[in-house]
Amino acid sequence: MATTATGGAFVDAVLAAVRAIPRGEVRSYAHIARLAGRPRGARQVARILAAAADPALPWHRVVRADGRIGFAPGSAGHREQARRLRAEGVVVRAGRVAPPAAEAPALDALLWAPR
DNA sequence: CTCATGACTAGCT
DNA sequence: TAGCTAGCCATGA
Repeated sequence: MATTATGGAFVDAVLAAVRAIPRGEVRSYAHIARLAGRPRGARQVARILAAAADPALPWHRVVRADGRIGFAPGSAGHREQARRLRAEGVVVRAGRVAPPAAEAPALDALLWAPR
């Protein structure tokens, strides 16, 4: 137990946060890390998912901050994750999930009018 | 203890 | 828009 002392709770929080991701949605490693109480622990989140032995864990719903899949393109993990996401209705193209309203109608642009 | 690696991110060119 | 660099954090040699 004391191998990671301060990290035990973190691991538990990460797993809980990942399980809390709704089906058909995705979250970034940094986002999960923040929910777990470690804004700079994105890489540790990835490590935890890799070590997680829970088959029911929706690890495939965790992607990088820019929407791309963490696994290297062409690798088994990459294809597996893309396959699972598509099975949930998530649009995956060129190894990345559909961006949140990348192309919005002029109406939305007028309503938002940021910058 | 120091060095290298990685399912990461944000910033700069 | 795309590519590179530096920073961050835990694990293993």
